[in-house]
Amino acid sequence: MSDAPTQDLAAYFAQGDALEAPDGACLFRPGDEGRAFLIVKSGAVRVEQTNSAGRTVVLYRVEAGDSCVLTTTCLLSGKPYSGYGYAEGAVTAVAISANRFKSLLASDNQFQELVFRGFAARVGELTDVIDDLLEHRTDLRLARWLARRGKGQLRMTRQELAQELGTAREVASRTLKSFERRGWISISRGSVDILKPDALEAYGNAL
Amino acid sequence: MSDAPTQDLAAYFAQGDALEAPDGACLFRPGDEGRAFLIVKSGAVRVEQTNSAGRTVVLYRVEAGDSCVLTTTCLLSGKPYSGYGYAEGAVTAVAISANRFKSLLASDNQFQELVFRGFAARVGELTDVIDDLLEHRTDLRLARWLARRGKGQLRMTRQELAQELGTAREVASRTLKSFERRGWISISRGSVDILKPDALEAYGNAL
DNA sequence: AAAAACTATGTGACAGTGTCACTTACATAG
DNA sequence: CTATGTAAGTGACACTGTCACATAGTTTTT
Repeated sequence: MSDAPTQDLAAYFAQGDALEAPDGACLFRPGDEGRAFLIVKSGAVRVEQTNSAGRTVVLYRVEAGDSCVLTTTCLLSGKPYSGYGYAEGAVTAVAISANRFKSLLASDNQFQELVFRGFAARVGELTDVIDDLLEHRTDLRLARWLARRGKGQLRMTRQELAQELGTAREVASRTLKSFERRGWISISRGSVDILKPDALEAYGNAL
Repeated sequence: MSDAPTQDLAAYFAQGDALEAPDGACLFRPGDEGRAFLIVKSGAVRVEQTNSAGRTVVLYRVEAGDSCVLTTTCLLSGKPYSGYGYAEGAVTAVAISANRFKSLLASDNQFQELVFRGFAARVGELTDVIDDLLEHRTDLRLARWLARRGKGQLRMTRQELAQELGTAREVASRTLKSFERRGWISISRGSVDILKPDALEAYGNAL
């Protein structure tokens, strides 16, 4: 994925309009039309899906150099977005209009490759989310999620953590508490300190 | 989707090798390498995902004229398949080798469009599955699923029905029973007869 | 045709999730 | 220092997913 030389991207940055968004800004929401193809230059975009009942799950993050499948899907199918996109950190991106997108896609093989690679990577992440949602043991899912972050402090609320996994705040709360009792993490208002990622990893993958 | 003239496809049928599979055959399984791009000519391919615990959900079906994202993703990323593909009905398909796929993609805009359209459609289906899995009320999900089929008899076991939704056989069993008590369906070994799709629809979308 | 061997279903118990309706703690703007 | 809003904890409870079997249709074998 990251073997895409960032220099190559520079050529496309010139093809579109610069776009900036502050931390936390909403870049798109369900119902919006996909108007432009987005390539992220800095910061990240957190893409979430919320179902009719209001339950939310994080699908993936679009980091610098990546593009967003949902956006591409919307451009290609003409359907509106089905999820939300929020800026994480100050985001700078390049927006390439639908028309230019289509002509680049038809003429530039390298651009095509860029788009496809992004597509393939995201589809993989979507199937990972499905895999994870099929597992109903939230404690195992949370343990694995925390283990993946590795040792260190996470500044996020229980609510945000719950949304990463597509579960409820109360459940995240209870589960974190049980992990703290075991000494694997230390929690306080608005933050979780991961102390023993290995223990969490082992717990998350236990039979 | 179906506005893709099937005549256009005929041109690509000549580019690859014919492939046939009987009803129920397994076309690919997790770990297999994506060796060729597949376009389905007749029959359908049911694509499923099974997580480590063995719980399975149907991701989507690839019908005549469609291609499979998982396959495309594998070809493009070089990673093995993450799901299963089974023939539903006698399947005939055309397999286009990875090399020819890449050269067609680079040279033929219409082929590109075909691939992209397939991609966009499947991604939409994947996000639908995620949407559905976020809803934990299995009775509502099952009601909606049945309502979508419309009136008529379905020849499938509880186990198969459960896998469509990514739930357990016992749960599907119980829930079907409760629908039968309400007179919405009639069940027997290996089949479900949908009597009142409207009632199921209403129940499935109730607050 | 009767027995054996499958395959599909039904059941009751139980742990664990998700939801509700509040309560309790922090944090910060006046 | 109080008010006001945001974050987190709680106990009760319905519902799912799982287990361990009990049953009941189907096919194969003798």
